[in-house]
Amino acid sequence: MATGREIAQLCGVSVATVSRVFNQPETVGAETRERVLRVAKELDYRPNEAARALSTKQSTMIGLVWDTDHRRPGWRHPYLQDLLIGLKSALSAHGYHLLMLATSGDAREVGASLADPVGYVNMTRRHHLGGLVLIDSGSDAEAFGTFAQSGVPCVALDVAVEGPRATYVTSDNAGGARDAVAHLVALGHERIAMITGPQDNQPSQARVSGYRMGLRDAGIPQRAEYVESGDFYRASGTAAAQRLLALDEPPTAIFAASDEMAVGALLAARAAGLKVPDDLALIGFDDIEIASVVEPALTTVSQDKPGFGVAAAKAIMAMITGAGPEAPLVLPTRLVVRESCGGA
Amino acid sequence: MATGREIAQLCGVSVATVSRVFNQPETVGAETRERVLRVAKELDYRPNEAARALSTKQSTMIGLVWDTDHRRPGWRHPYLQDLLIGLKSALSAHGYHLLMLATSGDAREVGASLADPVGYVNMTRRHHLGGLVLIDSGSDAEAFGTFAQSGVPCVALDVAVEGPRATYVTSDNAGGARDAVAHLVALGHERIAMITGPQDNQPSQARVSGYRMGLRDAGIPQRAEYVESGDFYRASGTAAAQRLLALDEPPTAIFAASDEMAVGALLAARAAGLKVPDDLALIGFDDIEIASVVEPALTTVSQDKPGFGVAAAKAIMAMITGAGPEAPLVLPTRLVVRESCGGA
DNA sequence: TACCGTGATGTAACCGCTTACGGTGAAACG
DNA sequence: CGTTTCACCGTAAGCGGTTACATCACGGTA
Repeated sequence: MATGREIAQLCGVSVATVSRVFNQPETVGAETRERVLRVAKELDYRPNEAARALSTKQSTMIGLVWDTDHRRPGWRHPYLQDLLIGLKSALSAHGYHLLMLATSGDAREVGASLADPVGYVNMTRRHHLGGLVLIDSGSDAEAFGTFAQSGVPCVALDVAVEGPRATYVTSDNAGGARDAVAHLVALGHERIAMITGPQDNQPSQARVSGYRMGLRDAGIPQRAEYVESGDFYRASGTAAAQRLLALDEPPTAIFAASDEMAVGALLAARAAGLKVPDDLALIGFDDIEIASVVEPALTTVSQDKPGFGVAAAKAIMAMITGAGPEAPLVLPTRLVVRESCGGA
Repeated sequence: MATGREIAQLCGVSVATVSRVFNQPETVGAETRERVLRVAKELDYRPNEAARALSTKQSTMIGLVWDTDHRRPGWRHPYLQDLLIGLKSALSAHGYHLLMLATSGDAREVGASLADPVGYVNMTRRHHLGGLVLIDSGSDAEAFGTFAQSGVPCVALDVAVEGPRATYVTSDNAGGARDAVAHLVALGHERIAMITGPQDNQPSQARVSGYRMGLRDAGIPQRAEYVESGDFYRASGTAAAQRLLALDEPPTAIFAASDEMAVGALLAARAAGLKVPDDLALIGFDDIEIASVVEPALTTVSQDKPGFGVAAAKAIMAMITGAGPEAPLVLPTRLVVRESCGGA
């Protein structure tokens, strides 16, 4: 590995000049600049990031905090891949890398999931990270609060946080849910039930309130027995649907807070001998891959998956370059009409 | 941020001693060691990783090379999330982090996918990465070769590479395919067709040879017209299945090299008015989530998804700690029998 | 001609940690 | 009692950059 010093010697200049060529080119004479650049290329020079970080007290990395929630072992983020794609590409444009933080070595105790937010914050300092991106793994609101308050720039996904240099990005969950209900209403439904996600999950809460708004918009009275709670998993969707279908006056349409649960509900309906969408309309949320494969294909509320990553990257970069915390970003959702509600 | 120097002063020792307390504890007197440790804790001391890396010429990060293939824009890795979970946890156990490398800033030209393997290698040197993990994004065999030859420790996933310090991990694709065929044979099928993945994709190639082995095992003659090629996408599965079903003597069973294509084939069968599994048996590969949701649920060859990550981490760590390249790792597969082949 | 501002470059301190090497004192040895 | 051994610890030289400050040459100005 060629070092700046070597280049300096070959060019007959000082290391300071070499450094300036790369960081403040305009302060260097055109001729020497070219010379340095040429030699650097010949030697395939690459600045040592560790040295640079040590000196400048900042790196070109931002940390990714993503733990699988030990309380929901089987849980998978519905669109992690797309999110990462967006995040990575947006970050790359600024020359930044994504560091997937390991929980501090000694935190591999039982249920270490986000057990030690402080550990991550320390990692941030140790590595001079520019900031943190927090991926929601179900219900980490409390833990995320610690991050947000720590003072390091951070942006959370799908969890509302606030702090001196923190913000978050989320979908317009309420709006999406409202649209879903409106769609159902437009198709003539009045007995519309909902299967919620975990109580402490913010997107789920927003979807519930969107559901209520939708009913209110249509002047449909709300019924407590039409709101069943699930946990985003498929099985809970099945169970909730069974309870709903067993009501004296069962709903004619069900809006599930996740596609997984909608699929679960679909199974329940099928088991109950009901035809979807004829006997029961079904609508989900997320637009995961499965949604387009089940029979009938699921009408659902689609989120801008790579958009999450891109928005997060932008927010982080903005904070790094000095700006204060941005206002929370709310991504638009889009209703994808397929077959599970009929009315094509 | 407290520094080693501060601790040294407070303890009345030299910085060297402080450093030794953390790196070679046994060379420090018990009493001073305790003292240093105590003060370090009080000050919430965290060693500066940049300084450490600069000095030792090695970091505790390993790079992740994962590009979305521009030739297959919609392509998604079938189980990236599980893979990352395994990778991250296994790496964490060694105190290592995963750095998702951005393509070198200027490589965001059109089709920058893995366009510049050298760029990644340079990143490796700039950051003193311990090694690289290469995730196959469809067919990067050539590019991966460059990495493997570069001398940095690297382990590829699902792509065979060889180099001074390179190895790879993959599933027993041939074995899994063979099992799938055997399963079909056991159910009485003789006219067994296959839908392959891309020609240049190694796992696909192995699955094809496994398919052939399976037929040979059963003494069933191979028919060229029974091998249709796809690209792992669903649509190609549909198309291939249509061609197969249009044959004078159509197959009674189809083995697809991916679940996506199997689902595609399922759609084709459905469109053709064929009942699965009664009129046509279907079997896939990967065991992605969709497999268990389609109707009928897909019998498929399951891979040890987190196992990939764990194996990769182990291989990397082994190479970092001096050992030469490990022998390629082949993970066992498991046939998951569901409904698409009947014979429950 | 003396003076000054300015652009280009060099000097050197510093970032925080690791480690080869050397020094010290006490215990062990002859 | 002199000498060796060894455990323990300090000294100081890096690692490879960045950057405040000093220097110097030069053209413009009074």
